[in-house]
Amino acid sequence: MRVPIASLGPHMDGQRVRICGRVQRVRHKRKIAFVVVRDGSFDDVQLTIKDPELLKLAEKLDRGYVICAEGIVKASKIAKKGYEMIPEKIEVLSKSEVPPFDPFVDVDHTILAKRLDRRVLDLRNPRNRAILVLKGLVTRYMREYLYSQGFIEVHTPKVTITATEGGAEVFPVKRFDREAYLVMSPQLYKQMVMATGIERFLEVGPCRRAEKHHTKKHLNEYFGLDIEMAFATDEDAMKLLEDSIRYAAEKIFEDHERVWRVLNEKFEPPEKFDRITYDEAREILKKKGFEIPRGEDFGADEERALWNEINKPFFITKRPRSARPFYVMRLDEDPKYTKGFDLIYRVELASGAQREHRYEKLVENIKDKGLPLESFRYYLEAFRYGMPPHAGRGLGLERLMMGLFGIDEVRECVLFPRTVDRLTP
RNA sequence: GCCCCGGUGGUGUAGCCAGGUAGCACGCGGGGCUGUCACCCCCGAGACCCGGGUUCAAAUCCCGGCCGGGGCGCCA
Repeated sequence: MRVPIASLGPHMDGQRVRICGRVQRVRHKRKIAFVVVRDGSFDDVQLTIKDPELLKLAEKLDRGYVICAEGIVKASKIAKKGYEMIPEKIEVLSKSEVPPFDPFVDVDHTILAKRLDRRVLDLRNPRNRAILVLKGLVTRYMREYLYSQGFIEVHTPKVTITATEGGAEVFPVKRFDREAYLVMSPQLYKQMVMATGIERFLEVGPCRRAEKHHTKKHLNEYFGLDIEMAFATDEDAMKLLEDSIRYAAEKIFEDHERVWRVLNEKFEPPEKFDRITYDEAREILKKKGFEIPRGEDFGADEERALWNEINKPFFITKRPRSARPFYVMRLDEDPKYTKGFDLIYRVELASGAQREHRYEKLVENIKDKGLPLESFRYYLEAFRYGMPPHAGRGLGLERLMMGLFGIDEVRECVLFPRTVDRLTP
């Protein structure tokens, strides 16, 4: 039976095993050959071949070949890892052409665009694959935490007729004979769910934005981990966000060391998040030479400056009205400010709010923003028959990866990224 | 949407400013090698994005196109 390569070790000296994986490197001499095989367990093993028959076969092996090998594990002082495998049988399951670059050697000095053109090869590099594996694990543990808090999972539609929520542009699509749009976020549907009697739910799904960004932190298609909960405030949403992220980080830290070490040896779960208000953030920035007029949002330089100053994840609360969408609740005592917040963790990776659940105020807000009431008709109707107060947040999974593991390129956090000019692979 | 920068074998680059034989490393093909581990050694093939202009001569200077990279705005 096949065993993971990561399970091998000197302690298995003398045992017979079968491994399957991909040839990472072949080194042969006339009478001895070394074949390094790697599998999905984030480890490799050296097959040492002296048998004349296998030697003949080994000469035909090349990088990329998919093989299985059966043989004896042998503790060895000469082998770098302290053990190696002496195969008795090697089967070739699939051959490989010469790849355009070697994912084990060239990836570090091949520009990202070329790596993304051959993404499957690129992902053979353990570090690059580890990002995706960890992204899956982060998603799993975030869900796990939310489930433990009584959340269920729902799925909102990804095509709609609402051209904008304000903010980003959307992609038009042809829907039979009608014009429709890919949804930029589940926001409107999330709030409508709050009128159904479902009180706490999450959704993991794609968000599409038609913005021609050229930055290290923007995608035209990203995955959002959204939640919405009834009878809750912005404070509740922030606490849940912090608790779920820290839970996921701690689980990964404890249970998946082999994977995170491949990506970032210095990975540590974050300490407790800070909280500052928008106005406090402006004060900090002022001391660092950035004058931000009240009501204006922070730019990239300001965000970086705040991160460098605080140097751990922090919420910015009480965002000004002008920089928030219509569905965010204003403070009754000072309508210039809202119950909206952002989470900064190296980059801005989540934003949320207590929402406006009062029909009249919501209508007023939409008008204030200059948006067409008509295209929100279906949304607004949900607020006319009893809507509990509610709060929620959207979180960019790719950006969470950037924050947690110190990745500075968002495209590395997606299987097949969709950016301005990239529709393939 | 605005602003910068770039395009040399399969990959990464040198050469460009100051025009004159396109160099290097890895990879690839052939050969050698009993302990390698980005193995090593010998031999070989392989490239100036496209079009126009200037010039005795263009990878190099100029113009246009195409393609790519980066920063900002906005956001997650």
